[in-house]
Amino acid sequence: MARYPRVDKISNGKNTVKKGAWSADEDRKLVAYIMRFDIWNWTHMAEPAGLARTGKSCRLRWMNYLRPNIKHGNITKEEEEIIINLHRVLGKRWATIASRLPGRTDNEIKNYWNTHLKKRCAQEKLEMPIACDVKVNSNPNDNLTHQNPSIAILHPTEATNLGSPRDIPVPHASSLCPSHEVVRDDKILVNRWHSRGNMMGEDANLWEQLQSLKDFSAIEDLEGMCPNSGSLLPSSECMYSDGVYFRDSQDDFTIDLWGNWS
DNA sequence: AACGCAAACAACCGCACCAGG
DNA sequence: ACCTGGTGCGGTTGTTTGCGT
Repeated sequence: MARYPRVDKISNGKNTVKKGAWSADEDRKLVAYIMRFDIWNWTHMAEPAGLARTGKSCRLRWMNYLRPNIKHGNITKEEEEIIINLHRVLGKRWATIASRLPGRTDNEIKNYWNTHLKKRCAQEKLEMPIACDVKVNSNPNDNLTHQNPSIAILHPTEATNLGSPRDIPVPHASSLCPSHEVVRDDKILVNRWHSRGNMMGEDANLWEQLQSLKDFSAIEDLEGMCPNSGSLLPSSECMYSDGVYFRDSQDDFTIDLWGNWS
């Protein structure tokens, strides 16, 4: 869908900086410059490249549209599933999700999520019970940034609207998105994995998808999500080898893939 | 045919991180 | 330890397109 070539020009004090849609001529100039001189400094490249653009604008255009091997449109069913699965684990870390999908950009995945998947998952989520909560602790004393939240685990018995772990409803596995979602915003919700004994049919499908998450190296990403008081946990303490390991400021918790807490 | 609305998506903006001085 | 510039990321905006009325 072509964007109307709005041509806003603002002055940065010295030069006029163009904003809005990129023309084919500008694209050619940027590509030609990078092919010849490579990317050496986005801020200072624009002018010698003959572009009245900010470095950020040039970078964005290159990263999202001009660099080689970019795929546009036609997100496949497989890619869609990967996006949903990774979003469940990683939240809105679009760049990390994009890194698992060759040829796709963070911007494209973000747009696709917002226009196609968000509503669908929200709808499915409404239909599914949530088993337990895992919160991202925003303790100001932790000196954490939003990218390095500490993780506080609520034991199933403490989770909202829940009784004993035995009372936790086994989520229906027909849709993984709502029933096993991990949302990284202000809080993370992790549903209890199905017990191994129940793993049949759709549950088995769930298990396969969990395995696929492992295949996509969710391990490294989870490591990055599990700092403790500002410092990252050693990788061995935040692995995804046979479960999800978290630590909060008081205690360590493990949720293994069979749903056991320890 | 004209209009209004929602979807789609390219691009901008603000903020955080990081490295170097 | 602090400052500064460059870069990357996620949120948001603005415009076109498509569809229904």
